[in-house]
Amino acid sequence: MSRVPLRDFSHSLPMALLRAREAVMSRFRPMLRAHGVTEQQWRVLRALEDSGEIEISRLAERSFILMPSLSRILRNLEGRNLITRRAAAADQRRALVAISPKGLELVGEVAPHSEANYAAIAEAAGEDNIAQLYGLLDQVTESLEPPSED
Amino acid sequence: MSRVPLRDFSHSLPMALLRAREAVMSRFRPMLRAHGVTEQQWRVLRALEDSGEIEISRLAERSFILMPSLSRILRNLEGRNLITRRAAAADQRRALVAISPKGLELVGEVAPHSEANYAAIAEAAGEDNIAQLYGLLDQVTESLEPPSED
DNA sequence: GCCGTATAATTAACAAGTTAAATAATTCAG
DNA sequence: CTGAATTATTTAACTTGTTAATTATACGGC
Repeated sequence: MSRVPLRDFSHSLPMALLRAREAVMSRFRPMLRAHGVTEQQWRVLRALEDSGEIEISRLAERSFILMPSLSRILRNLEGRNLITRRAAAADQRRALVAISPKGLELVGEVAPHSEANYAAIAEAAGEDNIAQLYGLLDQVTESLEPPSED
Repeated sequence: MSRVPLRDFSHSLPMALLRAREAVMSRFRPMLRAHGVTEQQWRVLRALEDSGEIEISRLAERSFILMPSLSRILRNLEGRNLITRRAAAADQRRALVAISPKGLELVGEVAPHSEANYAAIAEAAGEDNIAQLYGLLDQVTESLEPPSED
């Protein structure tokens, strides 16, 4: 009588999300790799281009990368002169990072390919399916996130 | 003239999928951790319970873990006697793994918590939203996966 | 000004993701 | 039957994810 020992393995939500993400990212990674950046490094550069100079903590929120990972990524990007960093004048604990001219150049090279990929994905999956998926993802994500403190 | 330099950073599909997955998994990880298994180790044990003795390659497909990662995970699980492994009689290259009694015991302990979490998630997000999300994810994933060879 | 506490960022330690290379067993052409 | 090509798995090397601990600076009360 309605045993359901464990949710059928192939139908767990985390797995479905993982598979979908992988289906999308597998179309991006080779291209990013060809330009010498990882998925996460690309996320950071894009976020920096978007935000301008920004505190590392805020960058972590925006790029959805945890601080320890971000710390390593920034070390790497700084070493390649793709970003710059300085301490905030008012508070020496805070670090401000920004994308460098060289970083902007890289983004400029990669962006067209990225856009082309997005377009191909949108066509393959259907614009409205994608739009609907965004909406549903946002809704579910929001309903699961702990009630924000403020 | 319709600049659209790059898709608004906060609205990329990979990010939305990542955020949603994180929203779900953050409700599981502490519980799994308390029982001494990682998310991926749990996936493997669940898959093994589901499949019975199985070839490693097939397990990789089912659990959606790449072979190099799976190789390490199985070494760990075997070291803890949560699984058993043997070479296939017909083909010595192939390895067969199965969940052990101790592994089954662990699954038995964790499963109720896992189910409770799923129930809580389904309630928080809405059963039909979840169902709709599944459908959409499957659809989009399928449409993006490279046309299967056969 | 000094001390305890809070905050920003990094480091540490281990597990896993990703790509390429290496190992080992099997298959198949000749 | 032998050796080249194939297949299954592991190892290597590097990057990132995850949790906890550490470092360095700032703040608040006294």
